[in-house]
Amino acid sequence: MKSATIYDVAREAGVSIKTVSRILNHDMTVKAANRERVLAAVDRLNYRPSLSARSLAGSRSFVVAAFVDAQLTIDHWRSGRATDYLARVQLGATLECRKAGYHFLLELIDHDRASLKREARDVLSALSPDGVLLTPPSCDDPDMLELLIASRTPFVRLGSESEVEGGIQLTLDDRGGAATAVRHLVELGHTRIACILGDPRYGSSEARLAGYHEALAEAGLAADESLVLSGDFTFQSGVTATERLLAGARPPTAIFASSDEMALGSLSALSQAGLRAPEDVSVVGFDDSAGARFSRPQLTTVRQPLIEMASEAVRRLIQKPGADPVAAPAFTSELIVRDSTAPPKPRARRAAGAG
Amino acid sequence: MKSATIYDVAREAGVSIKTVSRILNHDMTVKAANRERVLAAVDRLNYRPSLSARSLAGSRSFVVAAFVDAQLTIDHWRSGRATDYLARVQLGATLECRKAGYHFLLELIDHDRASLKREARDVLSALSPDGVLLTPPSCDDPDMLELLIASRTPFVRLGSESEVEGGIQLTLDDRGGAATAVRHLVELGHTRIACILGDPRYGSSEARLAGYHEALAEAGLAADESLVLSGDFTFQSGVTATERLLAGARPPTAIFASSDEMALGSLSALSQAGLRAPEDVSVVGFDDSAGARFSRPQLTTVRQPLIEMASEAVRRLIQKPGADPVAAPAFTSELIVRDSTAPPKPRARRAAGAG
DNA sequence: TTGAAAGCGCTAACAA
DNA sequence: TTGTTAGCGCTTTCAA
Repeated sequence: MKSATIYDVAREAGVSIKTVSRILNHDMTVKAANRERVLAAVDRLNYRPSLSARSLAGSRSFVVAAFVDAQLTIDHWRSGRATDYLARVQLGATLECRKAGYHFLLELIDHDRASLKREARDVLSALSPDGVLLTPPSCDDPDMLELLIASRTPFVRLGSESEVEGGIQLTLDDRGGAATAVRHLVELGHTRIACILGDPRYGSSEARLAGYHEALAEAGLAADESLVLSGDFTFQSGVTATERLLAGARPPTAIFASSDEMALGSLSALSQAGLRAPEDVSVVGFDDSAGARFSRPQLTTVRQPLIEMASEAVRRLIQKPGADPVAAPAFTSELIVRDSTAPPKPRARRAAGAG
Repeated sequence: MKSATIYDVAREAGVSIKTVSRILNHDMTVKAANRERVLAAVDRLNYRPSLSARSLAGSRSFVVAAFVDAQLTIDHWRSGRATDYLARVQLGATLECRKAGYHFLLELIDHDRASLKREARDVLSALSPDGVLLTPPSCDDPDMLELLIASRTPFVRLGSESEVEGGIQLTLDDRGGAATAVRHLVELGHTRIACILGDPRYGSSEARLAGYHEALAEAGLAADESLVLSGDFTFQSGVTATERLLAGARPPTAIFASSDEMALGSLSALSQAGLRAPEDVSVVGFDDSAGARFSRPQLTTVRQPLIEMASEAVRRLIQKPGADPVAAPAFTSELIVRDSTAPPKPRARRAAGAG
């Protein structure tokens, strides 16, 4: 049972293939009567145009690809670390593609300097996707951007606000989200608030630090650089930074971690040290990953509207060049208050004897 | 900068396009000297054959698709419930495809009777994938199987051991895994072991129940049907079943839940009732989802080698028809012992005062 | 071992 | 408003 072709439909409807093609492409210059008959024939034959044929003959491939860091993605998938960043991007992108008759493809690209360009180029020329979705850290890779621009492939960068020519930018509100998180701690009454930084290779790390400083400044709190520690988004780096913090002369009463994983690390280090969250130290994360809902205490964290942003990204990518460019809706981060934050104790004592 | 075509390469290498084509397709009947020159030209021009052209002209599309239940997948992705079943399948399939120059596509198919056939057929005729990967519950859907067989698309069913003509079957060891889990409880000394069933629409539910009975029989323990409760894989159903169990005349000292989510529900209901796991009641789950590692206590559970099975599935799908069919490697489930299981208390008392 | 020519199923000018 | 005719970049007979 071979699939029907456009010729079969044309014959069945008694029109030329061009008329069928017009209807498939929503060309409005077709008589209603013919449209009906073609649509009926399409239905009767279960006809669907072949993607490869359309792609080969025409200027669109009906494919949108996301280029993601291979090593990172493999690690995440394999470790089951409950970070659902990618799942949410996939969801938004897939649904939007489906709506428009497009297909969404997740392409793993090795991000070492030797491979990236080759692999990205391979995908580009093999698939000629109509658009590419870039997430951190790919979205800041100069090689990647150069390649995309050279091949004239539309792309959307889903990332922090670094300026880059070419491509569409959908800005994750990292700075704002971090500021909201820290503001929350300030409002609870904390004055000694630490910050654990993310991987410096990600633009978001810097942006989140900026948000931290912004909220502190707003509250008139002096920035204490001994409370700002480096990290790399991983659980272990959260543990290490927190241990360092606790060993200091005047430990903080609250910690803002630039990722949920690090926040979970903080929680673990705290508990290891005999301290309780939020009674002794409040902790805020960032991402609202699944892990944040499974931890004890459940993590107060910042959620970015990734699903919606990925939808919007795809929408931009596949809109007809003629369409009027709608302004990007404002995507704002949302603070999810759970159980890991509370007012500081009247006089912060460091003790194991809580409870 | 348009991509090079096969003509460009042929010209650059001073041969016909057919020779280039032969080399791309690993046809061995090409003189070494020509091969070298063509390969060099390919390199110089960064040539990659167009997928659409190959697919249109030839008999392969270089695409493998997985057909998954749309509603289920969307729910999982959106809820961030930390079930990484799909991520692991995706990982195995994607990596294997990448190795072979194929592309892996996740297709969401609505599984209500009205849509399934239409949507699946649409994907099939639009993409003509070289193979389709089926997971539960799609892998047992007669409409789906009929369609795949009619369209002569090779497919692999990644599921329980129900017999179906056509297609390749890669069996998840649900029965064996469940038996191992229950055996573990038996070895710890439990004799009153409850079982919470999965969604009856899934073949795996029945298989896991069979494993439960098998282990009980082995140990010479009488099956007490009041200890077997229905469920549907969800957290809430785990809660409900456990409450029912605790309200019974002689509650169990151990619970085998057919999914981690239900096991997590059990844990929650137990704690709600003032009981502790594993001191008062042991709990075993199934799946080794991310949530199992984040719960407190961490869940003892059964892990299926999904990544490896998905790899193997793709390997089968894309192997040349001529290739000798290698026997399926034996995929066995693995018991991951964590903190939610322990020997029963000498004399099981039901009390809230533990601690 | 290689090449020439036909055609896969569509879209895109250009006519009518 | 519709149809005709070329290709798109490959694979596939069939010859050479």
